[in-house]
Amino acid sequence: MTVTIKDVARAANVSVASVSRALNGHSSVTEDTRKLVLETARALRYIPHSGARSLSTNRTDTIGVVLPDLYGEFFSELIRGIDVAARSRGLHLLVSSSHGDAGEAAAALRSMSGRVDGVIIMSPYVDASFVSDNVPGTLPVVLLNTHDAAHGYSSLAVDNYGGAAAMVQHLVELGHRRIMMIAGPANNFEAEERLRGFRETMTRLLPAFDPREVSVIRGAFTEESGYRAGQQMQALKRLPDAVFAANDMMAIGCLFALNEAGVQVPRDLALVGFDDIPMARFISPPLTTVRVRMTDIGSRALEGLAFQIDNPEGTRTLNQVLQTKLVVRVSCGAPKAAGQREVEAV
Amino acid sequence: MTVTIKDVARAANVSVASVSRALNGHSSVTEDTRKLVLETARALRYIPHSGARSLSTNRTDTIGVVLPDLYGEFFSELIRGIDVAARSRGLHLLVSSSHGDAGEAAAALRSMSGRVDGVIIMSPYVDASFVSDNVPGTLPVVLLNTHDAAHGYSSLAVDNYGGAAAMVQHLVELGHRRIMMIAGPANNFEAEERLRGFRETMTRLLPAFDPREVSVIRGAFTEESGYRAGQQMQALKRLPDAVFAANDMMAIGCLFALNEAGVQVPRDLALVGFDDIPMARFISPPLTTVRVRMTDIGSRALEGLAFQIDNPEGTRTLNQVLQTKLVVRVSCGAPKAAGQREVEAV
DNA sequence: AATCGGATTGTAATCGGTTACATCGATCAA
DNA sequence: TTGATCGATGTAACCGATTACAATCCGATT
Repeated sequence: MTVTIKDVARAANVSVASVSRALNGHSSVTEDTRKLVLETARALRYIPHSGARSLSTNRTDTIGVVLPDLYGEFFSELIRGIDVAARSRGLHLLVSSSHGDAGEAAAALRSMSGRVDGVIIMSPYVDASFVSDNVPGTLPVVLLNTHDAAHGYSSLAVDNYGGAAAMVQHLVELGHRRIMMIAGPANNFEAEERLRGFRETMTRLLPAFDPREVSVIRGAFTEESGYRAGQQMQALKRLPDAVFAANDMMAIGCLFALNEAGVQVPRDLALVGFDDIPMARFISPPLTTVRVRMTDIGSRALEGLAFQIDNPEGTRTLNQVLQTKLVVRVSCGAPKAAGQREVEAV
Repeated sequence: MTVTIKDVARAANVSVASVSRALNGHSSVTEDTRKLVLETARALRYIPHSGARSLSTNRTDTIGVVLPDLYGEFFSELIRGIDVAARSRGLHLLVSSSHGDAGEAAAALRSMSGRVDGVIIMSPYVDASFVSDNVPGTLPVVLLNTHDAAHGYSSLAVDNYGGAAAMVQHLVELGHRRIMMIAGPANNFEAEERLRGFRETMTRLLPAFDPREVSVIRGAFTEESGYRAGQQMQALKRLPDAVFAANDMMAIGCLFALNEAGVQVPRDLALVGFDDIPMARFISPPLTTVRVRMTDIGSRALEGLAFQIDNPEGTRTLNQVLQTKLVVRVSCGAPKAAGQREVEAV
C-alpha cells in the first residue's frame, strides 16, 4: 500500500538508483530526469522510509535521551536545552523516561540501538558496566550526573556539593544556627551530594553541630514529600532557624505546610531550595535557591555528543563539572538587594 | 566493529535464523541451542539493531510527537501525559518541536516516516492536506487542537470557546463590567477560540459592550508578553475591573507588571488566566483560571493512537472535544470557599 | 527394516533504501 | 574513423534483522 522508491522508479521509467540520486541531490543526474523523478514522487505522494535509509547510511540524525523522569520543571528545562541544541543541528530526539528499575532502563537503552547516533543518559542505575552492557560499543555517549567519574565516557555533572556548601554558608552568615535539611532520596546520587555538602559545611562552620542529631528529614524530591516534611517540622517543640530543601519543589511543598500552620517565611523561619526552577521566583516569598542551569546542561550535553558523533576518532572523553550559583531572593530573610526583583521579572 | 546477528551465528555455529528465533523466544528451538545462543550473544555483547528489526517486522514500537514547542509547563504536562500512557504500553517517543514554519514541520513529519507506528500532531500548520502530504497514507494519526474538524483524522480538542465563555460569565457574575482580554497570537487557533468565547459572551451578557472598543491586547502566550500587556494596562487612564489572560503565563507576567506599578490583585483588579498550569496555584495570589487537563489530553491522544495501531481496520475516526473546568482561586476576588486551598495543596 | 511425521535447523527472500561498479552512449582528439 | 574519455544510468550488493519454505534429523509405527 505504501509507495516505495520502486514504485516511483517504475512510474518514472528509471532505475531506483536514479530516483535515489535525484531525490538526494546528487550531481550526476540530468536536469530532465531529476525533474521527472521529483514530479513522479510528488504525484505518487512518495515519502521516503527514513528507517530503511538509515540502515544503509548508518546515520539516523536522531539522538537518544534516557532520563529518570519527564515530570516537573527540572527535566522539562533539561529537555528544552537538549531540544534547542538538537534542532539547530537538525537532530531529532528519541526520549525514554521513568524507569522503575535498572532492567527497564537497560531495555530502553537497548531498544535505541540502531535508532540513534548517540545517547544522553541520566539515570540512577548508570555506571560504566551498565553502559557498556547495554550500549553498542561504538555509540557515542554522554553521561549526566553520574557518581563514577572514571568511567571512560564523557560526562557532565553539576557541582551539587559546592552548591549546597555555598547555601549553608550563606545561611550561617545570615546568623542562622539551627538549620535542618529536607534531603532527597538516599539512592539518588545528586541528593546525596547535596546532603554531603550540607553536613560537611555545617560541621566545618558550626563546631557545635552534631551531624547525628535529627537535622535531616528524608523527602522524595516531590512537592508532596516537602509538604509532609513541613508538617513534621512545624510540629517540633522548637522551630529551626532555617530549612534547606534539597530541591525547590520540596521547598515549595514545605512552604505550603508552614503557611497552613501559620508559620511565616522568612519572618519565623528561613526556607531555601535548590535548582532554581522557573517557579522559584514566582512563589511568595520568592525562593532563595541554588541555580542549576538546566537548559545549559542539556545543550552542553547535546553539543558534546554531537562533537563525538562528528569526530568518531576523537578519543578525548571530557568530564565537565558545572558550577552552581547562589540566588538570593526573599525566602532566606536576607536584606533585599534593591532592584533585583525588577531585573528578574523580565 | 559492531557485532551483528551474523557474528553471533558464526560464533555459536548455528544459522542466523536460529539466533533470531532463540533470541525472540520462538518455540521451535531446542533448549540446548537456545542456551548456546544466549550465552554466545552475551559473551559477544550483542545488542540487536532495532532499526533493522523494524524494517522487517514493520513495527517500531515508537510513536512520533510533533509539537509547536517544548517550552513551558503546558507542553511539559502534555508530554508527560503522552509518556505515561506510552510507557504503560511499551512504546517509545520520538519528539519534534518548535517549528518556525510549515516547511520545518513538514520536514519533521517526513523524517518520521518509517521510524514510528503513528503520530500525534499539534501544530498551527496542520490541516487535512498538510497531513496527507507529509504523512504516509497508512500511518495512524491523532490531531490535537486543530481548527478543521472535518479532516478525516482522529482528533482531540479542548473546548477553548466554552472555557473562555465560562470564565467571562464568572467575572460578570462577580460584578465586573469593564473586562479586558490579553489575547494570544492571532495565527493560533486556540488563542482565537478563547478570544471568540470572550467576545461573544461579553456581547451576550453585557449589552453595552462594544467589541470594537480597545478591550483586547495581543500577547504571545509568553510571560514577557503578559508583562508588557500589564504595563500597558496600568498606564491606562482608568484600570479595567478585570483582566482575562488567554493563558496562565501571560497572567503571571501581567501580575508582575501590575505589582510593580503598585496595583494589587485582586483588590484593585481581578486577574484570571487559562490552562491551570501547576504554577497557577503557587503564585500569590493563587490564580483563578480555566483548567485544561493537559496530561489527560496527552494520554488520551496516545491511547487513541494505540487503538488505531492495534486495529488497523477500524476506520472509525473519532473526534473528541474535552471540556474545561473553571477553577476559582483568589485572583478573581471571589469570596473564598473554605477549605479549598487545603484540598489543593496535597 | 522401511517409512512416516513432527521437531529443528538452514537457506534465502524480504523489508526500503544507498551506492560501488558495470554499462552505455555521446563527445572529442588523433 | 576509431578509440579514449566522461557523464548518465542501470544492476546488484549491502545494511541487519525476520520468516517462509526447504531440508534434515530422529524416534515411532507397521
